[in-house]
Amino acid sequence: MARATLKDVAELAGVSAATVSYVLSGKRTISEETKARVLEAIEQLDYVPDLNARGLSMRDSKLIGVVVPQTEPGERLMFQNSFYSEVLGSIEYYARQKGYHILISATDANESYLTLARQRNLDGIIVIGMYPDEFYHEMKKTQIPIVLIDSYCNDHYYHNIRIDDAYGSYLATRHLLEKGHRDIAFFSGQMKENGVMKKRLLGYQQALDEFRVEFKGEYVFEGQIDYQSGVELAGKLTASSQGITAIVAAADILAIGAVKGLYEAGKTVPGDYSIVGFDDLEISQYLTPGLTTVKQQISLKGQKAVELLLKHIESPSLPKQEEILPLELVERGSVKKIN
Amino acid sequence: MARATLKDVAELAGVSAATVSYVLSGKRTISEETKARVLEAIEQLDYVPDLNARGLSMRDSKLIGVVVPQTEPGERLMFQNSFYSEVLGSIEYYARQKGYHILISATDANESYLTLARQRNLDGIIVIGMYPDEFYHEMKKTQIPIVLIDSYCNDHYYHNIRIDDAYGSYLATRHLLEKGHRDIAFFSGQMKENGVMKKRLLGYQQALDEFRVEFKGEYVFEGQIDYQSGVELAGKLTASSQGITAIVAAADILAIGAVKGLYEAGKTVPGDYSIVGFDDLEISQYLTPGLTTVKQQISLKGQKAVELLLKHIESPSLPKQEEILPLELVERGSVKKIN
DNA sequence: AATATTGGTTTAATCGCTTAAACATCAATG
DNA sequence: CATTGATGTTTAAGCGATTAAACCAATATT
Repeated sequence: MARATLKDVAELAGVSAATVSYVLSGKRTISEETKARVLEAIEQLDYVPDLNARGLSMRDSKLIGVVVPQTEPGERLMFQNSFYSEVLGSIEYYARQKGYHILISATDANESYLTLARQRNLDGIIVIGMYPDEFYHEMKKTQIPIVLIDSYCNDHYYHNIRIDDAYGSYLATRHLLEKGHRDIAFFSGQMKENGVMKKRLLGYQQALDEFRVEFKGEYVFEGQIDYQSGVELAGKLTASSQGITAIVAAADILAIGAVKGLYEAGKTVPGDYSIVGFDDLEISQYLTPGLTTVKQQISLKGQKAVELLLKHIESPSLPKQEEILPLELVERGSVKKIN
Repeated sequence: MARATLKDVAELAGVSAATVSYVLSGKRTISEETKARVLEAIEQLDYVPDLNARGLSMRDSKLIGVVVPQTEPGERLMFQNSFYSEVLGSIEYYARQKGYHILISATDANESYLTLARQRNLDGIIVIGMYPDEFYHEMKKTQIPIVLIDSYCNDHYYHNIRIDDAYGSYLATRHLLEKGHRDIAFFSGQMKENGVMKKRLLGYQQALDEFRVEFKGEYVFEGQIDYQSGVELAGKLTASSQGITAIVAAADILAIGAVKGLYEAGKTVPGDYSIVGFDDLEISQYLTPGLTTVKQQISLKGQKAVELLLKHIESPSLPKQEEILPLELVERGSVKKIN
């Protein structure tokens, strides 16, 4: 026995298919009597409307696409990074509340995601992370409402949900300065023009400025945003030994690697080096000592993105919005006060 | 200018819609000449077929549902657990290679996932984790091909992808025994009938048996599978101080919490206690010391699940399959040899 | 009394695609 | 030379919904 269709329900209730549809959508007045009969039939047949068919006729899909970066072609590192998972979870949750489902795709080839968007008639897309310019160009063509998370793309076609990255590392750096540190290294991922890392460096510099501490180029260590890179940068730092007493890491995962690297070089945290991270990954609280870090409300990002996207879907003329979410410093055990 | 449809292509190429469809599907022979003209038109209009419409008529969806457990209603913890993210990533990847997209839903109310499955005409479902009996009963009704990952549900309707949990903890325990430990505690999550935790306890007992070490009920510490629980169980253990020298944790996250708990009680790993985990989370290698643990190939689980599911979709008469994936012990720094 | 309005329901077209069946051509067959 | 067979293409009927427009009673209006 195959799934019941609208027609089956109509037959059983002794009405036309249209009537059933109207009962379900409430777009026309239906007598209480027939309404009851239809609902009864729906119940009996355990009828569930086919969203595909509905979409075909309504020209929508109740489907939201989510694009996450694919670090390496063939690899799916982003899924291992709890940051992405947490945003995803949040998006899924809030979208579902509103009757939307999410279609995740981690594609490196932009083209392929574009195709997906059209094949599936996506009602909207949430793009997490930063991509090459070309990507934004292509995506724009789809005419699908799009919300960017954590992107500094300033094309006014897109809505934006971000944090103030510069302010975040400003907070981290200021915290160390207040604890008496003056020789503070900055660990970062690859600096791209207009990228997140660059912004975070900026905040670091601003804090130094404020405390009238000279910015030194050799205090900046650039690597990748991963654990191994943190280990390596820490190795470089201890080797160069310039009297540095603290580190601002532009990402928790870098900080975590750095702790290990320092440990390998016989140094301890916060004994020899104080360190502040950025992101507040779930792991960070589990370390010993706990990592002092800049916390962002990751799941709030997902929630806001969904809200904004749905608002746009409902009123397509919505002007570009940009929402900057709050940050806060979480003190744990990785920072020590010095004289 | 809206998206081009089959009809548009047909018009431009001067043929009927059916012809275009046949060119695309290759289900009828079409002369090279018209084929060329159609392809040219497709190119020009940048035509992409609408999968919804296609699905409506073909009675499929090229959509695979993935069910992940929702720890608490309203919470979405599973997404924060890197185990799930890694499996998800892998499923998405392999499904996409075969032209399928994945629809993730983390619902606690089984009913709601069932509805989703029917609304969207899912071609198949992959269920990760263990659920109440009732859930499997309901799911079966959908008649949709289903592959279970990490479930001991033995209803022969379902395919299964698992590891040998008992063997895993056997490996962990044997390793400690070989290193000279005889008083080994077992930290576990909640033991449910026929659940994963119970199986892991079994392996622990088997290893003890093999080494003719008496099993002691008071060496078993039961809690939840989360960090906090690990901390607490470690607290209990140190308080009871029964000469225990090692711990087998039935999950890495428990082990990680335990390390913290021991540290808080003034004990070190592996100095005072040796510890072996289970899962090999990404975090586990980043700890200091690294966690010795039982590694499973998480992404292989996703891959196998997709392969099996698609095989079933293609030949619906496929008898129930069960695949047990390999495990291996990864030695890091959390175990010390004793006399 | 004739007409307009309203509430409730059905008819039929449509969304974009697939596919069985019908239909042309043209070459090969008996 | 009529017939059969390939080959290539079109016609038209779905798939499961929505919805504008038509329809029918019954009631309200003038």
